[in-house]
Amino acid sequence: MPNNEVFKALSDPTRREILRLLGLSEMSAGQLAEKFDMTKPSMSHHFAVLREADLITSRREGQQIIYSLNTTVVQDMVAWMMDYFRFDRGKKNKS
Amino acid sequence: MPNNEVFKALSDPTRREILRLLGLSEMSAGQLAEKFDMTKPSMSHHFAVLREADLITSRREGQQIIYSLNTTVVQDMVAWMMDYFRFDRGKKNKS
DNA sequence: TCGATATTTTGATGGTTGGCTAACTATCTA
DNA sequence: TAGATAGTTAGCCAACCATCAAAATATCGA
Repeated sequence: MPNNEVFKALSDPTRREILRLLGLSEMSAGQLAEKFDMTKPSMSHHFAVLREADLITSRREGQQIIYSLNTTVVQDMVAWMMDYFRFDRGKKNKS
Repeated sequence: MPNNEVFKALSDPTRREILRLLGLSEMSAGQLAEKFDMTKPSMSHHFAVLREADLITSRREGQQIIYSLNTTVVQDMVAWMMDYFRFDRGKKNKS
């Protein structure tokens, strides 16, 4: 079950957009920051929230930090939601 | 596209549990409130947030207010999320 | 109409969040 | 080693959020 931090992380539109962009391709912190009308420290804060929720991963590449979407966690979250709210997408015993 | 209120509504564990319970069966405000260690006014506030996000609907039945899950909205939200985060729905099995 | 029951609204309070600037850390290049 | 570049951390503040108690609203039954 996804922890509360995942939902908290998703509750901000900036962070959802970051995730969407990372779904297209991984990107450096700077490249991401360019796409938003927000200071780099503010963006960095959002990255931290997403990292804390394990929704993204990061690695250093020289001077840059490259962020990637943790597709497994997002996918599990969506799948879990479907169960939680009892969507019979195939039917599958929950009990 | 789900508006921000839907995600905000989902970001609280109490509200997610309310939605889950309403996925099992509709319930009165009082019945729902009994299931949580929280005052009725607090619960009422959560109902309002969920109603505002259109995640639940309500109707009066005598002295009681009956709440129901708006399955369409929740379902749309999950479907939209899968698109947004680029999940290939071709592969259905997660476990 | 009165009193009980069910629920919401109001108003206060303490905690959380999202944004900023300034300062700091890490890496590269010369 | 110094200077430039890429990001993060620290400190602050206004706005928002979850909760409660008290008061208000709505309905029912006598």
